[in-house]
Amino acid sequence: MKALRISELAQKGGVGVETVRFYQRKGLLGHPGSAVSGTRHYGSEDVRRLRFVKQAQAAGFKLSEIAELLDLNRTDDRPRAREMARERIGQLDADIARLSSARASLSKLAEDCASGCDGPCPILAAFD
Amino acid sequence: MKALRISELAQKGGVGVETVRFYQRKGLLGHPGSAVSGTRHYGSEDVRRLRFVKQAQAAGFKLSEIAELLDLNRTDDRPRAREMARERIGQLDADIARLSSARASLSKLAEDCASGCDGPCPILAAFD
DNA sequence: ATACCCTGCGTACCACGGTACGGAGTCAAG
DNA sequence: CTTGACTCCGTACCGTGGTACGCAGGGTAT
Repeated sequence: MKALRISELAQKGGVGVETVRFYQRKGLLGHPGSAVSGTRHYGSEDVRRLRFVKQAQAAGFKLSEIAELLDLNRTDDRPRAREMARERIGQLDADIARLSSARASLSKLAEDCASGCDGPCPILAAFD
Repeated sequence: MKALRISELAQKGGVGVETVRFYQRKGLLGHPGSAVSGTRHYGSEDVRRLRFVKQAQAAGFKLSEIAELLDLNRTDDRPRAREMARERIGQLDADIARLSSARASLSKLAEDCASGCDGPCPILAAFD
């Protein structure tokens, strides 16, 4: 396990040095035991953890949920993992529905505004 | 134009008193001219403005953008309103695509996890 | 050895949309 | 006249995901 410095770990994870430290503060990455010298070492385990965080983040989990997922990863609690996935999917569906609705109404307003040239602007009138 | 107190205005707009004051600070609602007494009065114009904010917010605009929309409402600048609507639709499309992608991958993982009962949990393994 | 970079650490700050609190003034009812 | 509800105003704080900065020490190249 070759020793990495924080900047190398950050680079391998595609994040900044400050972000690694931020994750450490949030308990997502765990502070490595203090080495005798000021500089601490990170290994492939830390790189895996960091990539796990980025992957889970891409799936829409927030950092506090990712902390729980990391814990499940230790205990291999599949039922809980499925439950969290279901919850997250439900939230994603709700978010998508909300945005789609906003998009549809806004799209219609923009269309009306472009076609009709009389009266007040439909976009502004819709909110008024 | 019957005079309203801040709590009545807030109630008509479906927000809290603190939120009205927050919008005033953000320039979305404009402080009414100081009355002689400490208590200030609000009218139907303020109610319209507050409702405009909530409507525009539902369409996915952020407060800073709504401030601009309110300004367009004064000047009736339709081209700019259409431009903002287009920009907002583009952003909504990007957001919807991102969430849909997250939903699809997570949905597949949950399915795999429910069907296959051997090996490590696919949900957790996907991030690992 | 001296300059320069990187390290850990703590703290403050950013956007975003609010929420909460404390002090002082005002107003109407009892 | 006192009580209680309401108002104004400023300021600080919440969660979310970071970013930035300054300090003191250690590592490395010239």
